[in-house]
Amino acid sequence: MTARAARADAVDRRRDLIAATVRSIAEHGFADATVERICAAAGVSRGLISHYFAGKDDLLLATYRQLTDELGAETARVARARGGGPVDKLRAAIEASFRPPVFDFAKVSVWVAFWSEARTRPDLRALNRDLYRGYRAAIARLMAEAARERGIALDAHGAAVALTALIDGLWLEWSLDPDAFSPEIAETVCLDYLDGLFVPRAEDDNPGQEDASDVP
Amino acid sequence: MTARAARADAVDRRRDLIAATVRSIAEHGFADATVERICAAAGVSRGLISHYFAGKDDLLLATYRQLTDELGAETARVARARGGGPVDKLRAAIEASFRPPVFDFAKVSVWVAFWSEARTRPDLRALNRDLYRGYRAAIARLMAEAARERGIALDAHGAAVALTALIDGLWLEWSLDPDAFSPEIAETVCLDYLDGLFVPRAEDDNPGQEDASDVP
DNA sequence: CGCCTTGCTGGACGTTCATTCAATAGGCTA
DNA sequence: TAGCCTATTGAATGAACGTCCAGCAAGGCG
Repeated sequence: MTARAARADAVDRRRDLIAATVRSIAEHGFADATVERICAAAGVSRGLISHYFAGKDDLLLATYRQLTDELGAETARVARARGGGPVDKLRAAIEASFRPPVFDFAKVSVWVAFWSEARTRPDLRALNRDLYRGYRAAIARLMAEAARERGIALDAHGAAVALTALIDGLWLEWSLDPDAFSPEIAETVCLDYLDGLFVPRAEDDNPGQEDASDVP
Repeated sequence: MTARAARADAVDRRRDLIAATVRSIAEHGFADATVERICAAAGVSRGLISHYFAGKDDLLLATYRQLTDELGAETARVARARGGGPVDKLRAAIEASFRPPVFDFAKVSVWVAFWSEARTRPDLRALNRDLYRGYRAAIARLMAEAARERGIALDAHGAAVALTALIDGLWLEWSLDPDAFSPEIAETVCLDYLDGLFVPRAEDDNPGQEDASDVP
């Protein structure tokens, strides 16, 4: 009946299975991304998963790890390529969050699915916590540096929390209703928030926030 | 062995089962919130679910509907009680989002779980879409009104998208790592964002955004 | 050319889950 | 108090899933 899948290199096959996992979760949801469906999407049979992963959980963990690695690498790459000051780097990070290859409907959908799953699965939870603490710390460092440059009082930690949450919230809501707003609006909204932090105010120089350490 | 559950009124028993569903999802996650666990948390036996709901899916839908109803009713109540201008109402909505009874660890966790589930379940998806479109439209109306009062140019739709996403993103990240930031910081960050929209700028009165209709 | 390592297959197995339904018991009415 | 109504129970049922493993075939090496 079905053609037997051609032999493949171990690293290629792993990548195929991870990509198939992303597609399956995005299309059918986390619970209905069964081993059967994932392997069918990868064009191989059910049993092959045991040859490349310890089990389904291991495949899911590897999938999440690839997403986090890709996000981290891409934002670091873009920020480094941009050069310029801290605000330029922050703008680059925002733009990377709403453009390919990071911003992709299937990938964003999988992020949402993993967020939900990470609430109760300890391994995903730990992975997610480390990722976000590092991400927020990096953002906060840039925020503090930018505020120092411009002589503006700013709660760098709070601003980092807000920017991260804003990006994630936009990902979340866009994945649930892509017609509600465009990726361009999402990006603009984040850039405007960033600008608003560093534009001097007319009446008051100190908007009631204090400087804080940038690492929790 | 186990004591037989006392007879209860239909509306009470339904409420108990919904509350038990919230607790079970918050503690064990969506996938592991089985009928067995939910009914045990409610203090009744497995079979009883069929007497009050068409099935597990119906119970889950009812649970989500109660969350949305409670959120809508509470924000409307608080905004009405506050009185004042549109900015005061917006501040009230923000405060309600990070204080009891809406802001509760179990409830926020269930929101996250349902977001993920709503991506692929049509009934939840439609419910969620309607809720958010209405919520964003209401926020956008208040934003537009506030901007008109103060003679400030503002993309009301974009600001509503941003505020909604900011709140949801903070809920999401707080549920995944409650130690990363406090609810007070979350609330402050949202209020600061709101203030930033309406504080006149020093250099430029028009930050490059256009007025837009408040309903998509 | 033929063996042999290894990627690959899919039926079988055990587990878990939602649902069903006949039996049971609590409480209200007559 | 007797009897009926119905909320409640829990064993039975069947479906779906992840994992296992014995066998198959493709490509490389001798």
